[in-house]
Amino acid sequence: MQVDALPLAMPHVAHFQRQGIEELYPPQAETVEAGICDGENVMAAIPTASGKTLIAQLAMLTADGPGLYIVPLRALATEKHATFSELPGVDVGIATGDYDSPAAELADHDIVVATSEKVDSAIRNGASWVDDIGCVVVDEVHLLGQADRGPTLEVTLAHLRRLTPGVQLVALSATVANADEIADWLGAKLVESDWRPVDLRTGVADSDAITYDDETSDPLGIDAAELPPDADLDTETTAQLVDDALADGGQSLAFVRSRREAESLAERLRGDADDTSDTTQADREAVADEIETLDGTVTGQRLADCVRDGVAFHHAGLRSGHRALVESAFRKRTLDAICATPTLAAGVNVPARRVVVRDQQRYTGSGTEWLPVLEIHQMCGRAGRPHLDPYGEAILVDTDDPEALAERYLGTDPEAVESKLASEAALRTHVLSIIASGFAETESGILDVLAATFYAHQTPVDDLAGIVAAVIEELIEMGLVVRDSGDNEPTDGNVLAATEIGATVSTQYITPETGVRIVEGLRTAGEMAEPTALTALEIICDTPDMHDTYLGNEERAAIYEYARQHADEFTTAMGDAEDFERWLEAVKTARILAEWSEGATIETLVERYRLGPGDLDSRIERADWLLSAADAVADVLGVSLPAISRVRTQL
DNA sequence: GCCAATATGATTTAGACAGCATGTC
DNA sequence: CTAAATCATATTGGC
Repeated sequence: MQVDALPLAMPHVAHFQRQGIEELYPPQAETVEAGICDGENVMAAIPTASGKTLIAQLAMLTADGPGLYIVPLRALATEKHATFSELPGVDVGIATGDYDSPAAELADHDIVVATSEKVDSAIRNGASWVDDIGCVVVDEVHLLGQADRGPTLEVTLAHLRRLTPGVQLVALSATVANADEIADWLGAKLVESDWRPVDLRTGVADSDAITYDDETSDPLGIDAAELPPDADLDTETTAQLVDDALADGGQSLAFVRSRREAESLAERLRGDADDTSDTTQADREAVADEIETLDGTVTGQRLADCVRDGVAFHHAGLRSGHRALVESAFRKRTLDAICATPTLAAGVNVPARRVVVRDQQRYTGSGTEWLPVLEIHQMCGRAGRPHLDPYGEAILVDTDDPEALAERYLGTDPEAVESKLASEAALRTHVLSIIASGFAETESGILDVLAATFYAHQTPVDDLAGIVAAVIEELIEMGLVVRDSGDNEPTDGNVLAATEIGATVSTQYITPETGVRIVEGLRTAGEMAEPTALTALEIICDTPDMHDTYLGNEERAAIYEYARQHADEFTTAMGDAEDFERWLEAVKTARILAEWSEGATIETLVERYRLGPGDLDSRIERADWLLSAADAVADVLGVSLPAISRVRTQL
């Protein structure tokens, strides 16, 4: 199927042709046959890099009304915003927590790219633009199965379909076992395909050889006797695989389990660096300089040093600026290899000739577990750059038992996507928001709303009745919801309403537990002689919405002492903390933020408290959000805590 | 008795979404 | 309750 045969405006056809797109890829053509240009709901479950973006564009450009493109990550929102903005005559907006384009009202744009939480939030707050949407594209729908964020996505989609009955839905997914079930839920035609624009060879390797799926093999020739005695065989094999690809003119991505190992593998690969052309070396120097300009942290310095030798590491402890520099340098072929934690597999588009997965297990809080097949496949899917590489290669390393590894991950179907909505934590949040935004006011009304979710499609929605009833009782007890009859009879005729606090919790997008913690904290603070910045920070750091900060054993004593010294500034007495260890972690986070607000530099804090620069950034960002939520709650309570706004301006 | 090799024990472990306000020159 | 790799310190062993 030719691009110029599509029902697109001439400038758009010309735009795609300029990009070298004349003929659609087979899966793309299938979505057209499924009616993607005619307003039909379509779900495409196809590999990474097989042209999902064009499918989305076809839908949004031909839809009757503005398009909404939902992504799971802010970095992806930025990336898609840039891509769509290249379309001639198309005005693209972006709506994420950290950035709203001016007038992020959908009505003012042809396309808005937003994160799922941002869309959920807009719906809760009654944004009017929702009614005008002509087409919703959901990227990475398989994330429906994530325990933490999946429920938000399915509830949001359920709301969207209810509020805008005729919208066209387009779902883009990785290959999963039950794509048909998701498509069915969305009333979409399913296009499923393994087709890729670049061939992908997959295989496993031990120190002797790579064994590909097609039963061919390539020798590696690592002589264990020649290695230094402390060398790790898996690591050496990985290094060899990267070096071989490089000798063949291809870039590599290497996936390992932890941040520390990503960094040490990068250091290891630096040693193999060979000479490059002067222009490439100049580019590397330029990128390294930029990295150093961003901050003077040890992590940044180490990264810059690696980049000078043509390798980089990549993980969530890096600041987003550093990550973006690494990604773009790799895309420009300035770098030979990136050693990464699994962040990179699900993030922005960073394809490479060869992908090496050294580690396939991950610590989960209760021992190590095998990574899901889906995740390994996403890493492998990064192999092969269309038009640049003749083929892609994905190699899993295990020097002990490569056959078992091949059996587990290669030629194996990914797991099915299962709804995680039936958890109390997820339902507390969403039941409250349904009540607060007036979508339902009785238990059965709530169940009606939830009947449109993926959970209800997989399981009779009545199965939720018990949990929903329990959750309503909890919300009442928490003071976020009331029954208007006043008697607390849980009969169905009773009308439910959010309290003023409950409504604030919902619009501020904090979890009910966080809301309650803030209310308690503010009440206690109100009785204190002199609440300080630390008081405000302790409140918001001791909530589930602030992420914990690892508290090492050695630090523990110091933080304990700090907590004792500042006991009169805290809203929790040391003996009263329900979970003392967690509370101490919260104190550590609060202390870091307090020092930050007093002018400590990122360089100092990162070394003093042993956290990544990116971790500090994310905590500051969260603190800003939670303090503003606390401000709003304080307003409702009628208490004033000037310390809140004071710290906020200093973050 | 000194230093190094080795054993034992302690420490550490992926990632990252969300608010928002009102008038102003 | 279920792990595994790395790092720090203690212990042993060779000379």
